[in-house]
Amino acid sequence: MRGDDAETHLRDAGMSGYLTLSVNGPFDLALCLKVSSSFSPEKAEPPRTFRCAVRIDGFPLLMEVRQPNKKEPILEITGSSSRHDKDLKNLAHWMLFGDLDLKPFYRLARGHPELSPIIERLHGLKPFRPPSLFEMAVTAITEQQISLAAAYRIRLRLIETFGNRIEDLWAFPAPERLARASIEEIMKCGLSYRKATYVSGIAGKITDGSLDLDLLKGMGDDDARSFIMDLRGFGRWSADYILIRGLGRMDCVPADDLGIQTIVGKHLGKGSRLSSEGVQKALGPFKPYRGLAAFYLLAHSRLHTEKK
DNA sequence: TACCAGGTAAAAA
DNA sequence: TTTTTACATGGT
Repeated sequence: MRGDDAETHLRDAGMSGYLTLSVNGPFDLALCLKVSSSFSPEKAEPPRTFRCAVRIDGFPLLMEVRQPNKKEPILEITGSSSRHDKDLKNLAHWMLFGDLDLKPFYRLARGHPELSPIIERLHGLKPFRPPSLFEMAVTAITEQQISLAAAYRIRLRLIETFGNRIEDLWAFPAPERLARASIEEIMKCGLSYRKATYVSGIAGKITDGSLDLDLLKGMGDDDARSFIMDLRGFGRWSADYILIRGLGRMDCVPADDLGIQTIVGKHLGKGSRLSSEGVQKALGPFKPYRGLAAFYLLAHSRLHTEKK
Protein backbone atom coordinates (compact mmCIF):
# COMPACT_ATOMS: atom_id res chain seq x y z
CA MET A 1 0.00 0.00 0.00
CA ARG A 2 2.44 2.65 1.10
CA GLY A 3 5.57 2.97 -0.92
CA ASP A 4 9.08 3.49 0.28
CA ASP A 5 8.80 7.17 -0.38
CA ALA A 6 11.38 8.40 2.09
CA GLU A 7 15.09 8.17 1.54
CA THR A 8 16.96 5.93 3.93
CA HIS A 9 20.41 6.84 5.04
CA LEU A 10 22.42 4.56 7.16
CA ARG A 11 24.91 7.10 8.38
CA ASP A 12 27.18 4.70 10.11
CA ALA A 13 27.44 0.99 10.38
CA GLY A 14 26.84 -0.51 13.79
CA MET A 15 25.68 1.00 17.04
CA SER A 16 25.81 4.65 16.12
CA GLY A 17 23.88 4.20 12.89
CA TYR A 18 20.46 5.66 12.43
CA LEU A 19 17.87 5.75 9.73
CA THR A 20 16.19 8.90 8.56
CA LEU A 21 12.51 9.07 7.85
CA SER A 22 10.72 11.97 6.21
CA VAL A 23 7.15 12.29 7.37
CA ASN A 24 4.30 14.43 6.19
CA GLY A 25 4.55 17.82 7.89
CA PRO A 26 3.67 19.68 9.93
CA PHE A 27 4.80 17.33 12.67
CA ASP A 28 5.95 18.17 16.19
CA LEU A 29 7.26 15.08 17.95
CA ALA A 30 7.81 16.83 21.29
CA LEU A 31 4.18 17.93 21.32
CA CYS A 32 3.01 14.43 20.42
CA LEU A 33 5.04 13.02 23.32
CA LYS A 34 3.61 15.59 25.67
CA VAL A 35 0.04 14.76 24.70
CA SER A 36 0.71 11.03 24.73
CA SER A 37 2.10 11.11 28.27
CA SER A 38 -0.80 13.31 29.39
CA PHE A 39 -3.08 10.37 28.63
CA SER A 40 -1.08 8.12 30.93
CA PRO A 41 -1.95 7.92 34.63
CA GLU A 42 1.79 8.11 35.39
CA LYS A 43 2.73 11.61 36.32
CA ALA A 44 6.22 11.63 34.86
CA GLU A 45 7.68 14.34 32.67
CA PRO A 46 7.13 13.67 28.97
CA PRO A 47 10.14 11.89 27.43
CA ARG A 48 12.31 13.83 24.99
CA THR A 49 12.43 11.07 22.43
CA PHE A 50 9.93 8.47 21.30
CA ARG A 51 11.04 5.15 22.76
CA CYS A 52 9.10 1.95 22.38
CA ALA A 53 9.76 -1.75 22.72
CA VAL A 54 8.34 -3.27 19.57
CA ARG A 55 8.23 -6.66 17.97
CA ILE A 56 9.40 -7.30 14.44
CA ASP A 57 8.88 -10.81 13.08
CA GLY A 58 8.19 -11.77 16.67
CA PHE A 59 11.61 -10.52 17.69
CA PRO A 60 11.48 -7.86 20.42
CA LEU A 61 13.62 -4.79 19.93
CA LEU A 62 13.88 -1.22 21.07
CA MET A 63 12.94 1.64 18.77
CA GLU A 64 14.01 5.18 19.42
CA VAL A 65 12.93 8.17 17.34
CA ARG A 66 14.16 11.76 17.51
CA GLN A 67 13.24 14.90 15.65
CA PRO A 68 16.41 17.03 15.46
CA ASN A 69 14.59 20.11 14.22
CA LYS A 70 11.01 20.73 15.18
CA LYS A 71 10.42 22.72 12.02
CA GLU A 72 11.56 19.88 9.79
CA PRO A 73 9.46 16.71 9.52
CA ILE A 74 12.59 14.58 9.36
CA LEU A 75 13.07 11.90 11.97
CA GLU A 76 16.06 9.84 13.06
CA ILE A 77 15.35 6.26 14.01
CA THR A 78 17.59 3.96 15.98
CA GLY A 79 16.94 0.30 16.63
CA SER A 80 18.60 -2.04 19.07
CA SER A 81 19.23 -4.40 16.17
CA SER A 82 20.19 -3.38 12.65
CA ARG A 83 19.02 -6.68 11.21
CA HIS A 84 15.56 -5.33 10.51
CA ASP A 85 16.23 -1.77 9.41
CA LYS A 86 13.65 -1.73 6.69
CA ASP A 87 10.89 -3.16 8.88
CA LEU A 88 11.84 -0.87 11.73
CA LYS A 89 11.50 2.13 9.49
CA ASN A 90 8.15 0.98 8.17
CA LEU A 91 6.93 0.42 11.71
CA ALA A 92 8.05 3.88 12.83
CA HIS A 93 6.28 5.33 9.82
CA TRP A 94 3.13 3.48 10.87
CA MET A 95 3.29 4.33 14.58
CA LEU A 96 4.05 8.02 14.07
CA PHE A 97 1.54 8.52 11.23
CA GLY A 98 4.16 9.43 8.65
CA ASP A 99 1.50 9.27 5.95
CA LEU A 100 -0.99 11.57 7.66
CA ASP A 101 -1.27 15.05 6.21
CA LEU A 102 -2.75 17.44 8.77
CA LYS A 103 -3.07 20.37 6.40
CA PRO A 104 -6.51 19.56 4.97
CA PHE A 105 -7.85 19.14 8.51
CA TYR A 106 -6.37 22.48 9.52
CA ARG A 107 -7.96 24.16 6.52
CA LEU A 108 -11.30 22.64 7.46
CA ALA A 109 -11.07 23.70 11.10
CA ARG A 110 -9.63 27.15 10.52
CA GLY A 111 -12.17 29.79 11.39
CA HIS A 112 -14.22 27.45 13.52
CA PRO A 113 -14.87 29.26 16.81
CA GLU A 114 -13.98 26.28 19.02
CA LEU A 115 -11.45 24.34 16.97
CA SER A 116 -9.49 27.19 15.49
CA PRO A 117 -7.68 28.28 18.66
CA ILE A 118 -7.09 24.64 19.56
CA ILE A 119 -5.44 23.66 16.29
CA GLU A 120 -3.20 26.70 16.60
CA ARG A 121 -2.00 25.62 20.01
CA LEU A 122 -1.58 22.04 18.88
CA HIS A 123 0.06 22.65 15.52
CA GLY A 124 1.84 19.53 14.31
CA LEU A 125 0.07 17.16 16.69
CA LYS A 126 -0.59 13.61 15.55
CA PRO A 127 -1.66 10.62 17.63
CA PHE A 128 0.59 7.57 17.99
CA ARG A 129 -0.55 4.19 16.75
CA PRO A 130 0.35 1.10 18.76
CA PRO A 131 2.88 -1.19 17.06
CA SER A 132 0.40 -3.98 16.44
CA LEU A 133 -3.32 -4.45 16.00
CA PHE A 134 -3.14 -7.33 18.46
CA GLU A 135 -1.93 -4.94 21.15
CA MET A 136 -4.66 -2.50 20.14
CA ALA A 137 -7.32 -5.20 20.35
CA VAL A 138 -6.22 -6.31 23.81
CA THR A 139 -6.04 -2.69 24.91
CA ALA A 140 -9.63 -2.17 23.77
CA ILE A 141 -10.77 -5.16 25.79
CA THR A 142 -9.01 -3.95 28.92
CA GLU A 143 -10.60 -0.52 28.58
CA GLN A 144 -14.17 -1.74 28.25
CA GLN A 145 -16.34 -0.40 31.06
CA ILE A 146 -13.65 0.29 33.65
CA SER A 147 -11.66 3.49 34.08
CA LEU A 148 -8.60 4.13 31.96
CA ALA A 149 -6.47 4.12 35.10
CA ALA A 150 -7.72 0.68 36.12
CA ALA A 151 -7.24 -0.62 32.58
CA TYR A 152 -3.73 0.79 32.54
CA ARG A 153 -2.76 -1.09 35.69
CA ILE A 154 -4.22 -4.31 34.31
CA ARG A 155 -2.31 -3.89 31.07
CA LEU A 156 0.87 -3.26 32.99
CA ARG A 157 0.46 -6.57 34.78
CA LEU A 158 -0.22 -8.36 31.49
CA ILE A 159 2.91 -6.86 30.02
CA GLU A 160 5.08 -7.63 33.02
CA THR A 161 3.77 -11.19 33.18
CA PHE A 162 3.80 -12.18 29.54
CA GLY A 163 5.82 -9.52 27.70
CA ASN A 164 9.52 -9.13 26.99
CA ARG A 165 11.70 -6.65 28.78
CA ILE A 166 14.15 -4.54 26.84
CA GLU A 167 16.17 -2.18 28.99
CA ASP A 168 13.60 -0.14 30.92
CA LEU A 169 10.69 -0.95 28.59
CA TRP A 170 8.43 -3.89 27.89
CA ALA A 171 7.41 -5.23 24.50
CA PHE A 172 3.73 -6.14 24.52
CA PRO A 173 3.16 -9.90 24.82
CA ALA A 174 3.22 -11.85 21.58
CA PRO A 175 -0.09 -13.50 20.65
CA GLU A 176 1.58 -16.92 20.94
CA ARG A 177 2.51 -16.23 24.56
CA LEU A 178 -1.01 -15.21 25.55
CA ALA A 179 -2.45 -18.08 23.55
CA ARG A 180 -0.67 -20.61 25.71
CA ALA A 181 -1.44 -18.85 28.98
CA SER A 182 -4.37 -20.28 30.92
CA ILE A 183 -7.51 -18.27 31.55
CA GLU A 184 -6.61 -18.28 35.25
CA GLU A 185 -3.17 -16.81 34.56
CA ILE A 186 -4.67 -14.04 32.46
CA MET A 187 -7.29 -13.36 35.13
CA LYS A 188 -4.54 -12.94 37.70
CA CYS A 189 -3.63 -9.73 35.89
CA GLY A 190 -7.04 -8.32 36.84
CA LEU A 191 -9.24 -9.18 33.88
CA SER A 192 -12.69 -10.66 34.40
CA TYR A 193 -13.27 -14.25 33.34
CA ARG A 194 -15.10 -13.02 30.23
CA LYS A 195 -12.40 -10.58 29.21
CA ALA A 196 -9.71 -13.19 29.82
CA THR A 197 -11.49 -15.53 27.40
CA TYR A 198 -11.71 -12.75 24.81
CA VAL A 199 -7.98 -12.11 25.05
CA SER A 200 -7.19 -15.79 24.98
CA GLY A 201 -9.55 -16.32 22.06
CA ILE A 202 -8.10 -13.67 19.83
CA ALA A 203 -4.53 -14.64 20.72
CA GLY A 204 -5.33 -18.25 19.88
CA LYS A 205 -6.88 -17.41 16.53
CA ILE A 206 -3.92 -15.30 15.55
CA THR A 207 -1.52 -18.00 16.64
CA ASP A 208 -3.25 -20.79 14.74
CA GLY A 209 -3.47 -18.62 11.66
CA SER A 210 -7.26 -18.38 11.47
CA LEU A 211 -7.19 -14.63 12.11
CA ASP A 212 -5.03 -11.95 10.52
CA LEU A 213 -5.81 -8.53 11.96
CA ASP A 214 -3.52 -6.88 9.44
CA LEU A 215 -6.18 -7.60 6.81
CA LEU A 216 -8.05 -4.69 8.39
CA LYS A 217 -5.50 -2.31 6.92
CA GLY A 218 -6.79 -3.06 3.44
CA MET A 219 -10.48 -2.70 4.26
CA GLY A 220 -12.79 0.26 4.09
CA ASP A 221 -14.07 1.66 7.38
CA ASP A 222 -17.43 -0.12 7.27
CA ASP A 223 -15.97 -3.50 6.34
CA ALA A 224 -13.30 -3.19 9.00
CA ARG A 225 -15.91 -2.29 11.61
CA SER A 226 -18.06 -5.33 10.75
CA PHE A 227 -14.99 -7.57 10.72
CA ILE A 228 -14.04 -6.49 14.24
CA MET A 229 -17.59 -6.77 15.55
CA ASP A 230 -17.76 -10.36 14.36
CA LEU A 231 -15.01 -11.19 16.86
CA ARG A 232 -16.14 -12.27 20.27
CA GLY A 233 -15.72 -9.54 22.85
CA PHE A 234 -15.78 -6.63 20.41
CA GLY A 235 -18.89 -4.49 20.15
CA ARG A 236 -19.52 -1.20 18.42
CA TRP A 237 -17.45 0.83 20.83
CA SER A 238 -14.41 -1.43 20.54
CA ALA A 239 -14.64 -1.51 16.75
CA ASP A 240 -14.69 2.27 16.43
CA TYR A 241 -12.00 2.59 19.07
CA ILE A 242 -9.73 0.27 17.11
CA LEU A 243 -10.55 2.06 13.86
CA ILE A 244 -9.45 5.45 15.12
CA ARG A 245 -6.64 4.48 17.50
CA GLY A 246 -5.25 1.29 16.02
CA LEU A 247 -5.83 1.86 12.33
CA GLY A 248 -5.83 5.65 12.31
CA ARG A 249 -9.08 6.04 10.40
CA MET A 250 -9.43 9.75 11.01
CA ASP A 251 -13.15 9.98 10.37
CA CYS A 252 -14.10 7.31 12.91
CA VAL A 253 -15.32 8.16 16.41
CA PRO A 254 -16.55 5.87 19.15
CA ALA A 255 -19.69 7.93 19.68
CA ASP A 256 -20.84 5.72 22.58
CA ASP A 257 -17.65 6.62 24.39
CA LEU A 258 -18.17 8.40 27.66
CA GLY A 259 -15.03 10.52 27.35
CA ILE A 260 -15.90 11.54 23.81
CA GLN A 261 -19.48 12.41 24.72
CA THR A 262 -18.26 14.61 27.52
CA ILE A 263 -15.53 16.42 25.64
CA VAL A 264 -17.55 16.97 22.46
CA GLY A 265 -20.47 18.21 24.56
CA LYS A 266 -18.19 20.62 26.35
CA HIS A 267 -16.77 22.22 23.21
CA LEU A 268 -19.33 21.67 20.49
CA GLY A 269 -22.52 21.20 22.49
CA LYS A 270 -24.14 23.00 25.34
CA GLY A 271 -21.46 22.08 27.80
CA SER A 272 -22.88 18.85 29.10
CA ARG A 273 -22.52 15.29 27.91
CA LEU A 274 -24.03 14.45 24.54
CA SER A 275 -25.79 11.34 23.33
CA SER A 276 -24.18 9.13 20.75
CA GLU A 277 -26.27 10.77 18.02
CA GLY A 278 -25.42 14.18 19.42
CA VAL A 279 -21.72 13.44 19.08
CA GLN A 280 -22.09 12.41 15.43
CA LYS A 281 -24.08 15.50 14.68
CA ALA A 282 -21.75 17.90 16.48
CA LEU A 283 -18.71 16.49 14.69
CA GLY A 284 -20.47 16.52 11.31
CA PRO A 285 -18.72 19.67 10.05
CA PHE A 286 -15.32 18.01 10.42
CA LYS A 287 -16.01 15.10 8.13
CA PRO A 288 -13.76 13.39 6.94
CA TYR A 289 -11.73 14.21 10.05
CA ARG A 290 -14.31 13.70 12.80
CA GLY A 291 -12.10 11.38 14.81
CA LEU A 292 -9.11 13.66 14.49
CA ALA A 293 -11.21 16.62 15.61
CA ALA A 294 -12.28 14.67 18.69
CA PHE A 295 -8.64 13.77 19.36
CA TYR A 296 -7.67 17.45 19.25
CA LEU A 297 -10.41 18.30 21.73
CA LEU A 298 -9.25 15.55 24.08
CA ALA A 299 -5.59 16.51 23.73
CA HIS A 300 -6.38 20.12 24.43
CA SER A 301 -8.34 19.28 27.53
CA ARG A 302 -5.58 16.96 28.83
CA LEU A 303 -2.88 19.53 28.24
CA HIS A 304 -4.62 22.65 29.39
CA THR A 305 -6.61 21.33 32.32
CA GLU A 306 -5.06 20.98 35.75
CA LYS A 307 -4.12 17.47 36.80
CA LYS A 308 -4.82 17.05 40.47
C1' DT B 1 -17.99 2.97 51.92
C1' DA B 2 -20.09 3.39 47.99
C1' DC B 3 -20.16 4.60 43.29
C1' DC B 4 -18.68 5.33 38.82
C1' DA B 5 -15.48 4.54 35.08
C1' DG B 6 -13.83 5.71 27.32
C1' DG B 7 -18.90 -2.09 27.28
C1' DT B 8 -20.25 -6.75 26.21
C1' DA B 9 -22.58 -11.10 25.95
C1' DA B 10 -25.77 -13.81 28.01
C1' DA B 11 -29.94 -14.28 30.75
C1' DA B 12 -34.47 -12.83 31.67
C1' DA B 13 -38.66 -10.62 30.56
C1' DT C 1 -37.77 -8.70 20.51
C1' DT C 2 -36.18 -5.60 24.20
C1' DT C 3 -34.44 -5.01 28.89
C1' DT C 4 -31.61 -6.38 32.70
C1' DT C 5 -27.53 -8.28 34.83
C1' DA C 6 -22.68 -9.75 36.10
C1' DC C 7 -18.25 -8.35 35.80
C1' DA C 8 -12.87 -6.59 37.05
C1' DT C 9 -9.84 -2.56 39.28
C1' DG C 10 -8.76 2.12 40.72
C1' DG C 11 -9.88 6.84 41.93
C1' DT C 12 -12.84 10.02 44.43
